[in-house]
Amino acid sequence: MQKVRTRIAPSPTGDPHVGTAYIALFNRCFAHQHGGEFILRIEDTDQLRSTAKSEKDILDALNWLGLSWSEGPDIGGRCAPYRQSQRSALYSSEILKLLDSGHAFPCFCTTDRLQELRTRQMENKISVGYDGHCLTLTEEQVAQKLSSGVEHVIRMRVPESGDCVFNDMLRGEIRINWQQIDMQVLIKSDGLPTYHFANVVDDHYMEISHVIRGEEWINSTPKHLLLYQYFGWETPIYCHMPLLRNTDKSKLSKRKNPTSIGYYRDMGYLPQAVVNYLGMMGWTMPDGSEMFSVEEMTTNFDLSRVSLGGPVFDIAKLDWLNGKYIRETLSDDDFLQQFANWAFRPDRVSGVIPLVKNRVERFSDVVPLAGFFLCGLPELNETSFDNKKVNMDECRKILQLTLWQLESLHEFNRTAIESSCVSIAAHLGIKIRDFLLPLFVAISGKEISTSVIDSISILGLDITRARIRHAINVLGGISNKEAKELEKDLRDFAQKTE
RNA sequence: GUCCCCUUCGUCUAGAGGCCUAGGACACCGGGUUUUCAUCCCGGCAACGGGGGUUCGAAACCCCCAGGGGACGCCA
Repeated sequence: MQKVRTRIAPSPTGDPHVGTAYIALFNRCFAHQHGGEFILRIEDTDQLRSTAKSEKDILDALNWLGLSWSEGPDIGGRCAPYRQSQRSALYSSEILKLLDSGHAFPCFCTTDRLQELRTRQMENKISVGYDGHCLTLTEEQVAQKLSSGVEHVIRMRVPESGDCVFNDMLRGEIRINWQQIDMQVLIKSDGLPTYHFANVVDDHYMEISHVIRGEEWINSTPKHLLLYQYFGWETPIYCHMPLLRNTDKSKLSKRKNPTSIGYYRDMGYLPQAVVNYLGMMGWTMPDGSEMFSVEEMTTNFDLSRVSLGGPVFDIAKLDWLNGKYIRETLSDDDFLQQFANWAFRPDRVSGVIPLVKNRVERFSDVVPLAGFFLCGLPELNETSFDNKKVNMDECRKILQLTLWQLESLHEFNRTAIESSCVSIAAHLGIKIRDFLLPLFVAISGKEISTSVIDSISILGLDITRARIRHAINVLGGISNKEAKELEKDLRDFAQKTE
């Protein structure tokens, strides 16, 4: 049997997600258990959304959890580079092979035409996909369009009938009719590959033997297998893991749950506990023990023992486990040191001190004033929000709109936060001072504290989101109907400010 | 709408035809320890989605139904 090589291939387009860590954990355990290698590849072919910061955050988060890799963009390796944006020459040469063999073809259709096509297909209740329009062009027409530089993409051909049958390590045989498979775009008009193309090319050249990924990929597996077949490459073995879920069973999302690994770090969870908890999602130790390290999990790992029901990510059980780790695995010295490292992170403290120094007369004033920087969720009840200036409905509205606005910021800093608040306040016709009242309470638990804008920028989006959401819940929550109205409001507002 | 995947206590799960009167853990409820609280200990509540088969025997195997989820982008 060939050497086992697995990978995690995150896209640096947002916060480091617990789902990424979850899949990384299982890939790593499987590879190491078989004496193989686990590698990290960055899939940054989406130029618009990929950022260097997100990449760094993802690497930091995986390292924090102890999910180290043996090859990756930060440490190199024999299949370097490990960042897709640095591999475009490879994709360009590989696509020529498919173009030459006729397995791929240029497509000149506009986004508008495709959108209209999709709408029509939905209305006619038939399966949605490209209609092959550009396959009807003659060679001359294609050559003419190409030479005159008409913007185009490259799509793959797909069999018109029959089934694609493949084997999933956990689910057995899966059969999907080719008619369900779209003529996937392989190269975008910006010349960069799509996920499907880059992923297959890289997995091949990086000698990935087992593709362990989320269930959401099952339906696109036929596209990937077809590419392997077109290239004449050996296919990896596929394993589709269940998806982590919200309490309502939908796919885990940040709207409903804290999904950023940074949140768990900032809330003071131990990385061992978080990764242990992820290991309990869909998997158990053979002896049923619930407290185990990545090493113990690796030793006892058996991918076929993964259960397929989508596990609900239940923070109550994580809390219990984390408490157990603190009580049972940390000496007093460990506790002191780790708590101090957590509480006095240099990047954070340097922001807090200037806010606090001018407002205290004794050191003993510091904790009452700024203790909220170290708290999880402040203790709140409805009366916390009582004041003469803004009523409870307005409070909820302010909090929700601010949260959405903060989530849409490209850079999470003081200036950006301030201008968000100022503009929403103006939009609502509320004086900025009154507007900030509910935010003060949501963030600090009090009406009087250090500047709320600075506090938000220091606490970061993960903790801010949790606190604002907590405050909204205390105020009775927001119904779907209200949320829709507010979203509309936000859109109108966004248009006005553009 | 089309296709795909899934289904054991509220939640995470054990379960590979008889060890199942379905086990463990979290949560919850009760009791004990503790000057309080927490920890810790003891106890309790609570599930095989429904219907058909196969079999001497089904939570487990097969079929149908229902429910849940996912995919259907020049995102990944």
